[in-house]
Amino acid sequence: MCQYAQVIVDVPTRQTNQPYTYKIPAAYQGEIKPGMRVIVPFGKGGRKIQGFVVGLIGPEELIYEEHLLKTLIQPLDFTPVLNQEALQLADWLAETTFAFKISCLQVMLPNVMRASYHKTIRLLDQDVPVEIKALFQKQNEIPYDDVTDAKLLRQLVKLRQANKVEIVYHVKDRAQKKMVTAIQKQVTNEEIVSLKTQIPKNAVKQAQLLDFLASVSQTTILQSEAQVQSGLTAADFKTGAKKGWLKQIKVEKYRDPYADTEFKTTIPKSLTPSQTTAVQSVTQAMLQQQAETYLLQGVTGSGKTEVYLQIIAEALAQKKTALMLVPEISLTPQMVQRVRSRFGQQVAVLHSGLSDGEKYDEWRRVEEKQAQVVVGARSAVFAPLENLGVIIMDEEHESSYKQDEMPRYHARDVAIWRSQYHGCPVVLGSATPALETRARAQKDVYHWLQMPDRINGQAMPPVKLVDMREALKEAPAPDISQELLTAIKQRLAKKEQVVLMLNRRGYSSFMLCRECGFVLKCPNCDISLTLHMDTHSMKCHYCGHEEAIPQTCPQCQSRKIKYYGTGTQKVQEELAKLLLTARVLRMDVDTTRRKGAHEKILQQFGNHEADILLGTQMIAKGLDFPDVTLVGVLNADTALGLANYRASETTFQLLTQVSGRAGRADKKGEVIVQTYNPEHYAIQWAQAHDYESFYRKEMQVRHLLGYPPYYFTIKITVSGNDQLSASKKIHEIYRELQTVLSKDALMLGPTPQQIMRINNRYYFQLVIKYKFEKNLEQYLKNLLVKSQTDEKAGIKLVIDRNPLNFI
DNA sequence: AGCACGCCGACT
DNA sequence: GTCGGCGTGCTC
Repeated sequence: MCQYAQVIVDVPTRQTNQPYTYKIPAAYQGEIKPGMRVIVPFGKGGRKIQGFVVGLIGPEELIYEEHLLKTLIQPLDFTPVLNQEALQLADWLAETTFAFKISCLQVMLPNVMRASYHKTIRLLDQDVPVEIKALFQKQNEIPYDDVTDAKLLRQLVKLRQANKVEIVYHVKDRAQKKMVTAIQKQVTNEEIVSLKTQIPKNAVKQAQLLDFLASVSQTTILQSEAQVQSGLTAADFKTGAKKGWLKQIKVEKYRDPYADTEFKTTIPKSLTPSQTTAVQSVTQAMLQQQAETYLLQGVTGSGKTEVYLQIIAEALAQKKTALMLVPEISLTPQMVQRVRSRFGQQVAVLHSGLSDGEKYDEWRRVEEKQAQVVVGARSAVFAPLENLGVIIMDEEHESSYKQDEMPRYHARDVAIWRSQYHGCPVVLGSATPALETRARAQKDVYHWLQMPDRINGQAMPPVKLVDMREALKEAPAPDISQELLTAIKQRLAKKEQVVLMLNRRGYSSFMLCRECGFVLKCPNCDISLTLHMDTHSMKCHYCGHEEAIPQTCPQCQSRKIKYYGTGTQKVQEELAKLLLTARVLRMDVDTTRRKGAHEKILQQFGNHEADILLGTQMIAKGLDFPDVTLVGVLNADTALGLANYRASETTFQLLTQVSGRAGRADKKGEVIVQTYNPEHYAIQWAQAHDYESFYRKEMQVRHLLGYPPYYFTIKITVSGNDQLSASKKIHEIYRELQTVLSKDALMLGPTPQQIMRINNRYYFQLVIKYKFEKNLEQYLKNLLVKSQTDEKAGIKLVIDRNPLNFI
């Protein structure tokens, strides 16, 4: 029967969110299946683009006249790259996150499977002007991008109409499997004996080769390995192939990012009673194929990782697969090693540090069922595991689980969707669960598993608050109180290590004129420039603008323009002055930009090559250094000042997490927190290590102010090249929403964003708070498709469901 | 992106 | 009355 393909196409600009129907060439009838990538012609120019087949229909289902349909050009895959689950998940993602279907399909695949497009110009007739001939030189086809001259481009357009040149579109699949040579023995050992008598006496290499072949028992061996083992060269094997002794074949090679790392195997540790309960509850659900969600709330050091590992082991024992999600930042070699050393080669690791090729290889190892366990960051939630036994999400409160570009999904929601598809449990682990997660556990939507005690029975380290309003008066340096300095000196004397954290979010050093109050700002964004001592320049963190450090104030010419505020570089200088001999390692976005720099710094610190590790938020996560006995937080509360409804929650989580870094082994730890808001409840309850009290207090606040989890929220952001058009658009949406929404819904705004201008774009936002709105979804879906027409006028619209921050 | 359609101003 | 300017809309 003749079939037609329903294809979601990857149109670079306009997205329709609706499939297009294509004829399937006779040669491919029956070959094309849903989930395959295909190349299709699109638009008047006959340009080729990539698309995904999402369904097949018969002639009776055509709603479009047959002769109007185009024919797809070719499939890009032999077998579907997206299975039925992925296709359904993509539909759900598009619906719930207000995203284009194509972006949902693409997000599930490694980057290299997104085709690259390029155009070439082909010369069809030699009768063209000299300058065009010069352009082509001797070739008759050149890349389109080589033509930059506008005059030549106009000429080419004319020539094209005269059929003297044509534009050829290319779709290139960037997914390249790496192939290597392997050899297969073609002769038996008996034959080798007789062959050896037949070869010339001086053919030493051939004799060696025959001896080697006699010694191998495997049917297939990599030639590179054979060369090492036999001491022969590639040429010798080629001779062998010519003589028919062996066959050379090409086999797929996976680029193993952990090839040189050795892993010691570890055995499961014995569990505490609360760990045992957790493991048993989850494995029971796994056995009965129940799609239940568990909140595993365990304090730092309560042994959550061991629980994860034993649950994964149980999944494997039940011949199922397991998916473990961790925040990107804690996907350190330490973490990977812990999983790898338990499950070895069955583990595939997916994170941003891998090259595109490596990611593709790991993805294929999963797809081809060579790996049963996947450990990875956010996007790994789409790993093509079949027969899932469990999904684990460590540090489930982390904001990096939410993608901040389309599709704006939260990995937690995807994990729960997949668990329902597979009938398997989800484990959400955290010491400081997101408020909505903890609230769902309260309402029995999730099962609540608690691990309140540390494994080694140690108490949480004492946390001391230093009121900087007072302490600043006699502080030895602007960012370091006397109390903290004394504590640091004590540790250094005992050869113990110190971790200092600078909470830098939304706060850094900028240039301020003490004479006239002038602040040096970015010319493109409404934000002050940040001082970078390493490059001796002023940089904008939003658009990358860079300029020289001013010597005099541009406004009043005073020389009293100085930096103000706190940065890790500045603190490092202060430390150097106060502690002449201390070795300080700095870790922030600037020192970790290079690939592998992050790991290197941690390794150096672990090897005691430094006494103090000074860094931003990134040092708070999942690090485990036994000799760290003091953790100092230099400024606990800058995040509280930000106008964001989750400020208290993130501050509490950060402080609790960083406190857990002190005294993990047998040595007693201490935490010192410098703050200007010592009486704030987030800081008070963090000091007391009391999540429950914080949770109750914060829930009250959210209830009072009508924030999540009491309300659903959707944030609409409009940005434009000029302030007026963006403002007009958001007000237009606001007026429309007034007619769409019921009386129970609330709207915040429209307001200009915190930083109204970024990279010369103006941002406005509008937040909708609601409990149930039957018309809202449909309105927003239409708005999304309609909004594309405004993009030509430079107006961009973003719809974000459950945004992680808004004013 | 690229091409057609369509509605206003300067021209044969 | 016609040519062509490019604003607008659509692509199976």
